[in-house]
Amino acid sequence: MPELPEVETTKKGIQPYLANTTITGVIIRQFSLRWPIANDLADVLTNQIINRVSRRAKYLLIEFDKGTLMIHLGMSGSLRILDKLEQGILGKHDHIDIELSNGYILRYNDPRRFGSVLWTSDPISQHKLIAHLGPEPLLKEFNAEYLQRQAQLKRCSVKTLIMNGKVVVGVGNIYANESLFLANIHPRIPAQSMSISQSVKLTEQIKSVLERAIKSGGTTLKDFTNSDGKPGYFAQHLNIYGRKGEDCFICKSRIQHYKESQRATYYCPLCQPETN
DNA sequence: AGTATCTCCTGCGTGC
DNA sequence: TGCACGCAGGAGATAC
Repeated sequence: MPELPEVETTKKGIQPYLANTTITGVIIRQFSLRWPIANDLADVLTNQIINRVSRRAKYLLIEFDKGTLMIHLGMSGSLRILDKLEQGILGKHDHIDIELSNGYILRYNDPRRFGSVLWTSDPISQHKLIAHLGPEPLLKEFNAEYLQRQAQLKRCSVKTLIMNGKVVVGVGNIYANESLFLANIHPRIPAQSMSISQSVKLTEQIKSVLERAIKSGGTTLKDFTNSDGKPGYFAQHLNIYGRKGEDCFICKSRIQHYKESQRATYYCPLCQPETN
Protein backbone atom coordinates (compact mmCIF):
# COMPACT_ATOMS: atom_id res chain seq x y z
CA MET A 1 0.00 0.00 0.00
CA PRO A 2 1.99 2.92 -1.26
CA GLU A 3 2.06 5.91 1.01
CA LEU A 4 3.81 9.15 0.17
CA PRO A 5 7.36 7.83 0.75
CA GLU A 6 6.71 4.95 -1.63
CA VAL A 7 5.38 7.33 -4.26
CA GLU A 8 8.38 9.63 -3.81
CA THR A 9 10.74 6.66 -4.07
CA THR A 10 8.98 5.52 -7.22
CA LYS A 11 9.29 9.00 -8.69
CA LYS A 12 13.03 9.06 -8.03
CA GLY A 13 13.38 5.56 -9.42
CA ILE A 14 11.64 6.12 -12.73
CA GLN A 15 12.62 9.75 -13.40
CA PRO A 16 16.09 9.02 -14.87
CA TYR A 17 14.64 6.56 -17.37
CA LEU A 18 11.79 8.80 -18.47
CA ALA A 19 13.08 12.34 -18.80
CA ASN A 20 13.64 13.48 -22.38
CA THR A 21 12.52 10.22 -23.93
CA THR A 22 9.71 9.78 -26.41
CA ILE A 23 6.81 7.41 -25.89
CA THR A 24 6.88 4.98 -28.79
CA GLY A 25 3.86 2.94 -27.87
CA VAL A 26 1.36 2.12 -25.14
CA ILE A 27 -0.21 -1.25 -24.39
CA ILE A 28 -3.30 -1.27 -22.20
CA ARG A 29 -4.50 -4.69 -21.04
CA GLN A 30 -6.96 -3.57 -18.39
CA PHE A 31 -9.07 -0.44 -18.80
CA SER A 32 -11.04 -0.88 -15.61
CA LEU A 33 -9.15 0.90 -12.86
CA ARG A 34 -10.62 3.25 -10.28
CA TRP A 35 -11.75 5.32 -13.22
CA PRO A 36 -11.87 3.78 -16.68
CA ILE A 37 -8.77 4.34 -18.78
CA ALA A 38 -9.59 6.67 -21.66
CA ASN A 39 -10.03 4.78 -24.92
CA ASP A 40 -7.68 7.12 -26.72
CA LEU A 41 -4.96 7.18 -24.06
CA ALA A 42 -2.49 5.21 -26.18
CA ASP A 43 -3.01 7.52 -29.14
CA VAL A 44 -2.71 10.62 -26.99
CA LEU A 45 0.60 9.53 -25.44
CA THR A 46 2.32 7.99 -28.43
CA ASN A 47 5.05 10.19 -29.96
CA GLN A 48 4.98 12.66 -27.10
CA ILE A 49 8.21 13.68 -25.39
CA ILE A 50 8.39 13.39 -21.59
CA ASN A 51 9.66 16.61 -20.05
CA ARG A 52 9.91 15.54 -16.44
CA VAL A 53 8.39 13.47 -13.65
CA SER A 54 7.06 15.13 -10.52
CA ARG A 55 4.75 14.42 -7.63
CA ARG A 56 1.86 16.18 -5.94
CA ALA A 57 0.41 14.42 -2.90
CA LYS A 58 0.32 10.77 -3.96
CA TYR A 59 -0.11 11.56 -7.64
CA LEU A 60 2.85 10.89 -9.90
CA LEU A 61 2.86 13.45 -12.68
CA ILE A 62 4.48 12.71 -16.02
CA GLU A 63 4.67 16.04 -17.79
CA PHE A 64 4.52 16.75 -21.53
CA ASP A 65 4.21 19.90 -23.57
CA LYS A 66 0.55 19.18 -24.21
CA GLY A 67 -0.50 18.02 -20.77
CA THR A 68 0.14 15.66 -17.87
CA LEU A 69 -0.33 11.98 -17.18
CA MET A 70 -1.54 11.58 -13.59
CA ILE A 71 -0.80 8.22 -12.03
CA HIS A 72 -2.12 7.20 -8.62
CA LEU A 73 -0.97 3.87 -7.22
CA GLY A 74 -3.99 3.45 -4.99
CA MET A 75 -3.64 0.62 -2.50
CA SER A 76 -1.60 -1.85 -4.40
CA GLY A 77 -0.21 -0.21 -7.51
CA SER A 78 3.41 -0.13 -8.58
CA LEU A 79 5.54 1.11 -11.44
CA ARG A 80 8.64 -0.65 -12.70
CA ILE A 81 11.24 0.06 -15.29
CA LEU A 82 11.90 -3.01 -17.41
CA ASP A 83 14.93 -3.59 -19.58
CA LYS A 84 14.78 -5.56 -22.82
CA LEU A 85 15.41 -8.94 -21.19
CA GLU A 86 12.49 -8.55 -18.82
CA GLN A 87 9.91 -7.21 -21.19
CA GLY A 88 8.54 -10.54 -22.35
CA ILE A 89 7.74 -11.74 -18.85
CA LEU A 90 4.20 -10.69 -18.14
CA GLY A 91 2.89 -10.90 -14.60
CA LYS A 92 -0.62 -10.99 -13.30
CA HIS A 93 -2.14 -7.50 -13.07
CA ASP A 94 0.41 -5.93 -15.40
CA HIS A 95 -2.19 -3.55 -16.77
CA ILE A 96 -0.24 -0.97 -18.78
CA ASP A 97 3.09 -0.82 -20.61
CA ILE A 98 4.50 2.51 -21.74
CA GLU A 99 7.26 1.92 -24.27
CA LEU A 100 10.09 4.43 -24.40
CA SER A 101 12.45 5.45 -27.16
CA ASN A 102 15.44 4.40 -25.03
CA GLY A 103 14.29 0.78 -25.10
CA TYR A 104 12.94 0.60 -21.58
CA ILE A 105 9.34 0.02 -20.64
CA LEU A 106 7.43 1.63 -17.79
CA ARG A 107 5.00 -1.01 -16.53
CA TYR A 108 2.01 -0.33 -14.30
CA ASN A 109 0.80 -3.18 -12.10
CA ASP A 110 -2.14 -2.94 -9.71
CA PRO A 111 -3.81 -6.05 -8.26
CA ARG A 112 -6.63 -4.26 -6.49
CA ARG A 113 -7.17 -1.66 -9.19
CA PHE A 114 -7.72 1.20 -6.77
CA GLY A 115 -5.21 3.22 -8.71
CA SER A 116 -5.78 5.49 -11.66
CA VAL A 117 -4.06 6.62 -14.84
CA LEU A 118 -5.52 9.83 -16.17
CA TRP A 119 -4.58 12.25 -18.91
CA THR A 120 -5.26 15.94 -18.56
CA SER A 121 -4.39 18.88 -20.74
CA ASP A 122 -5.41 21.31 -17.98
CA PRO A 123 -2.77 23.20 -16.03
CA ILE A 124 -2.11 20.57 -13.39
CA SER A 125 -2.60 22.82 -10.38
CA GLN A 126 -6.14 23.49 -11.57
CA HIS A 127 -7.14 19.88 -12.06
CA LYS A 128 -10.10 18.98 -9.86
CA LEU A 129 -8.21 16.15 -8.14
CA ILE A 130 -5.31 18.46 -7.29
CA ALA A 131 -6.73 21.94 -6.88
CA HIS A 132 -8.30 21.50 -3.43
CA LEU A 133 -5.41 19.63 -1.83
CA GLY A 134 -3.66 20.85 1.30
CA PRO A 135 0.08 21.53 1.56
CA GLU A 136 2.84 18.99 1.13
CA PRO A 137 3.83 17.74 4.59
CA LEU A 138 7.56 18.22 4.04
CA LEU A 139 7.31 21.87 3.04
CA LYS A 140 7.53 24.82 5.41
CA GLU A 141 3.94 25.82 4.81
CA PHE A 142 2.94 22.75 6.77
CA ASN A 143 3.83 23.82 10.29
CA ALA A 144 2.41 23.90 13.81
CA GLU A 145 0.66 27.23 13.41
CA TYR A 146 -1.02 26.06 10.24
CA LEU A 147 -2.09 22.74 11.75
CA GLN A 148 -3.41 24.44 14.88
CA ARG A 149 -5.46 26.83 12.75
CA GLN A 150 -6.93 23.95 10.73
CA ALA A 151 -7.65 21.99 13.90
CA GLN A 152 -9.74 24.84 15.27
CA LEU A 153 -11.92 24.75 12.16
CA LYS A 154 -12.73 21.06 12.34
CA ARG A 155 -14.94 18.86 14.50
CA CYS A 156 -13.13 15.62 14.06
CA SER A 157 -10.49 13.62 15.85
CA VAL A 158 -6.84 14.50 15.46
CA LYS A 159 -6.24 11.32 13.47
CA THR A 160 -9.00 12.16 11.00
CA LEU A 161 -7.57 15.68 10.79
CA ILE A 162 -4.12 14.63 9.66
CA MET A 163 -5.49 12.08 7.21
CA ASN A 164 -7.66 14.73 5.54
CA GLY A 165 -6.06 15.64 2.21
CA LYS A 166 -7.53 19.13 2.38
CA VAL A 167 -5.54 19.73 5.56
CA VAL A 168 -2.30 18.01 4.58
CA VAL A 169 -1.56 15.49 1.84
CA GLY A 170 0.31 12.25 1.98
CA VAL A 171 -0.38 11.10 5.53
CA GLY A 172 -1.93 7.67 5.13
CA ASN A 173 -3.13 5.36 7.84
CA ILE A 174 0.22 3.81 8.71
CA TYR A 175 2.10 7.08 9.09
CA ALA A 176 -0.84 8.72 10.87
CA ASN A 177 -0.64 5.99 13.51
CA GLU A 178 3.13 6.23 13.74
CA SER A 179 3.36 10.01 13.97
CA LEU A 180 0.65 10.22 16.65
CA PHE A 181 2.52 7.63 18.69
CA LEU A 182 5.81 9.47 18.35
CA ALA A 183 4.11 12.75 19.31
CA ASN A 184 2.46 11.11 22.36
CA ILE A 185 -1.01 12.09 21.18
CA HIS A 186 -4.03 9.83 21.47
CA PRO A 187 -5.56 9.43 18.00
CA ARG A 188 -9.11 9.96 19.27
CA ILE A 189 -8.75 13.33 20.96
CA PRO A 190 -10.78 16.09 19.30
CA ALA A 191 -8.65 18.09 16.90
CA GLN A 192 -9.85 21.26 18.60
CA SER A 193 -8.46 20.13 21.94
CA MET A 194 -4.90 19.90 20.67
CA SER A 195 -2.52 22.24 22.46
CA ILE A 196 0.06 24.33 20.64
CA SER A 197 2.85 22.17 21.99
CA GLN A 198 1.04 19.08 20.70
CA SER A 199 0.71 20.68 17.27
CA VAL A 200 4.42 21.38 17.32
CA LYS A 201 5.27 17.79 18.21
CA LEU A 202 2.83 16.36 15.71
CA THR A 203 4.04 18.37 12.74
CA GLU A 204 7.63 17.54 13.67
CA GLN A 205 6.89 13.82 13.88
CA ILE A 206 4.89 13.73 10.64
CA LYS A 207 7.84 15.29 8.82
CA SER A 208 10.35 13.11 10.60
CA VAL A 209 8.63 9.80 9.97
CA LEU A 210 8.03 10.62 6.30
CA GLU A 211 11.60 11.78 5.76
CA ARG A 212 13.03 8.67 7.38
CA ALA A 213 10.77 6.46 5.29
CA ILE A 214 11.86 8.21 2.09
CA LYS A 215 15.49 7.69 3.04
CA SER A 216 15.02 3.99 3.69
CA GLY A 217 13.00 3.65 0.47
CA GLY A 218 15.94 5.16 -1.34
CA THR A 219 18.04 2.09 -0.68
CA THR A 220 16.04 0.17 -3.27
CA LEU A 221 16.68 2.75 -5.96
CA LYS A 222 19.90 1.28 -7.22
CA ASP A 223 18.16 -1.74 -8.66
CA PHE A 224 14.97 -0.15 -9.64
CA THR A 225 14.78 -2.02 -12.91
CA ASN A 226 15.10 -5.33 -11.10
CA SER A 227 13.21 -4.60 -7.90
CA ASP A 228 9.82 -6.01 -7.21
CA GLY A 229 8.49 -2.52 -7.63
CA LYS A 230 7.36 -2.25 -4.05
CA PRO A 231 10.01 -0.29 -2.24
CA GLY A 232 9.22 1.33 1.02
CA TYR A 233 7.97 1.05 4.48
CA PHE A 234 8.24 -2.72 4.75
CA ALA A 235 11.87 -2.27 5.54
CA GLN A 236 11.08 0.36 8.08
CA HIS A 237 10.62 -0.21 11.75
CA LEU A 238 7.03 0.39 12.82
CA ASN A 239 6.47 1.34 16.45
CA ILE A 240 2.73 0.94 16.70
CA TYR A 241 0.99 0.06 13.43
CA GLY A 242 -0.15 -3.54 13.29
CA ARG A 243 1.06 -4.30 16.83
CA LYS A 244 -2.28 -4.87 18.57
CA GLY A 245 -1.79 -6.71 21.86
CA GLU A 246 1.98 -6.45 21.69
CA ASP A 247 4.16 -4.53 24.13
CA CYS A 248 4.98 -0.87 23.55
CA PHE A 249 8.71 -0.53 22.83
CA ILE A 250 8.89 2.46 25.17
CA CYS A 251 6.85 1.54 28.25
CA LYS A 252 5.89 -2.13 27.71
CA SER A 253 2.17 -1.37 27.98
CA ARG A 254 -0.11 -3.49 25.83
CA ILE A 255 -0.90 -1.73 22.56
CA GLN A 256 -4.61 -1.07 22.04
CA HIS A 257 -6.59 -1.16 18.83
CA TYR A 258 -9.87 0.22 17.56
CA LYS A 259 -11.47 1.36 14.33
CA GLU A 260 -11.80 4.97 13.42
CA SER A 261 -13.52 5.89 10.17
CA GLN A 262 -13.17 2.26 9.05
CA ARG A 263 -9.43 2.43 9.60
CA ALA A 264 -7.32 0.33 11.93
CA THR A 265 -6.04 2.57 14.71
CA TYR A 266 -3.37 1.64 17.25
CA TYR A 267 -2.19 3.44 20.35
CA CYS A 268 -0.29 2.95 23.57
CA PRO A 269 -2.50 3.83 26.55
CA LEU A 270 0.44 5.08 28.60
CA CYS A 271 2.47 6.94 25.94
CA GLN A 272 -0.64 8.45 24.34
CA PRO A 273 -2.97 9.54 27.14
CA GLU A 274 -6.49 10.47 26.11
CA THR A 275 -6.56 13.46 28.45
CA ASN A 276 -3.93 16.15 28.66
C1' DA B 1 -21.27 23.30 4.22
C1' DG B 2 -19.14 20.04 7.15
C1' DT B 3 -18.89 15.03 8.57
C1' DA B 4 -19.63 10.34 8.30
C1' DT B 5 -20.29 6.45 5.55
C1' DC B 6 -20.02 3.89 1.29
C1' DT B 7 -17.51 2.10 -2.51
C1' DC B 8 -14.22 0.14 -5.79
C1' DC B 9 -10.88 -4.61 -5.78
C1' DT B 10 -7.79 -8.75 -4.86
C1' DG B 11 -4.73 -11.18 -1.72
C1' DC B 12 -4.04 -12.93 2.54
C1' DG B 13 -4.99 -15.01 7.01
C1' DT B 14 -8.17 -17.71 9.64
C1' DG B 15 -11.36 -21.33 10.85
C1' DC B 16 -13.70 -25.29 9.66
C1' DT C 1 -6.03 -29.44 0.80
C1' DG C 2 -9.64 -26.44 -0.07
C1' DC C 3 -13.23 -23.49 0.56
C1' DA C 4 -15.79 -19.49 2.56
C1' DC C 5 -15.30 -15.64 4.88
C1' DG C 6 -13.61 -11.24 6.84
C1' DC C 7 -10.42 -7.85 6.59
C1' DA C 8 -7.17 -4.47 4.71
C1' DG C 9 -7.02 0.37 2.70
C1' DG C 10 -6.91 5.87 -0.63
C1' DA C 11 -9.83 8.96 -1.28
C1' DG C 12 -13.69 10.52 -4.24
C1' DA C 13 -18.73 9.98 -4.25
C1' DT C 14 -22.66 9.92 -1.82
C1' DA C 15 -25.66 10.42 2.12
C1' DC C 16 -26.78 12.78 5.93
